[in-house]
Amino acid sequence: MSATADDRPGFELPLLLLAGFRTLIDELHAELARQGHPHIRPAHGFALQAIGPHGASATEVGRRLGVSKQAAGKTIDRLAELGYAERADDPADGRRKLVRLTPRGMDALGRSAVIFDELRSRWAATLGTGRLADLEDALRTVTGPAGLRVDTVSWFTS
Amino acid sequence: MSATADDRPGFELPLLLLAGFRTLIDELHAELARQGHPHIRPAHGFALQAIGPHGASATEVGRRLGVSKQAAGKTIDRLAELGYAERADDPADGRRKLVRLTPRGMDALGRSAVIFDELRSRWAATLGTGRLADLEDALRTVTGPAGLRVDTVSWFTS
DNA sequence: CTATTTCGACAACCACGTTGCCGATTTTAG
DNA sequence: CTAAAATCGGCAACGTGGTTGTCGAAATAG
Repeated sequence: MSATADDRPGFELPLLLLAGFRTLIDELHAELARQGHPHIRPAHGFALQAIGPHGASATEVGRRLGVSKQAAGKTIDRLAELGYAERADDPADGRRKLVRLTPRGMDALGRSAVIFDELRSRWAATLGTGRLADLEDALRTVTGPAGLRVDTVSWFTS
Repeated sequence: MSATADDRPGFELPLLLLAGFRTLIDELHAELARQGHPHIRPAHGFALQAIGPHGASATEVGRRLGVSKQAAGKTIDRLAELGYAERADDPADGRRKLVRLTPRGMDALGRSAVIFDELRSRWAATLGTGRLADLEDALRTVTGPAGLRVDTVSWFTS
């Protein structure tokens, strides 16, 4: 018996991880839609996170998301159209435009955090608290410090 | 202490799942590149899987990937350009064009399966065989039968 | 004061998704 | 057998989000 004496095919692992991610994100957005945010989409959530409660410059948002400043600018345009973000002149730097969340954007961000906690609790109830914690620990182990980065949104189409 | 007495914030869970997926897919494509397939990209791998060893019609590929037949047609165009797939007239149905993998496409598909097995073995060595199996079982539990679907590629930008 | 760097925007382009439409062909109904 | 309906694949137009290159304006280094 080798260390790999296991009949599970390797290709299932990525599919299960992706399905888990998708399940959470789908449920998040279904709940957000119920709570008054029907137009927000997964990529927008990551952008809201990148802007953060304190605001950021477009370049900074791009850096956090791992995309060019131009791409960040387009996403910010989109969020502004939807009423989640707004641009303001930076009084301290005439080149910068400070991107800030609107109250609606703050609301979406806060609700997302609450919903994610609820979803995790539901998983914990299904799997058992220790099992879920072990799943998280295991993923942290194999992904290393990259496990919590947010710049993973658009890498797929790289 | 409630059933959710756990200080881990819920938002980390999706990030860890995505990071795990990304880690595997990145390593797969790095290895594929080393083995003579430098131009293949994640979305192409899913499409190769959807075509399968026996070939399929463009409409069928679209159905398997959960996209329109036009989108499937474009992806097939791309795979044909790269030398991984080809179209042939279906002798039994004049409307259909049978999409088949070229030998190069078959090679990529076979190597992907081998590499995924190797990557899973590496995770098993790091985490322990039972722990990895439990991780997979846990994900199967929370995702249900959707856990192994392939139509999850482009849902993100939905 | 001048040179360099940085920021944000514009333009052009690519990848990949969508709908709507179409001709060709097969299938089904009468 | 023929006429109507359904299916297949491709074309066109468009949306979204990514890229690079360029540019003027503003901050910073010398």
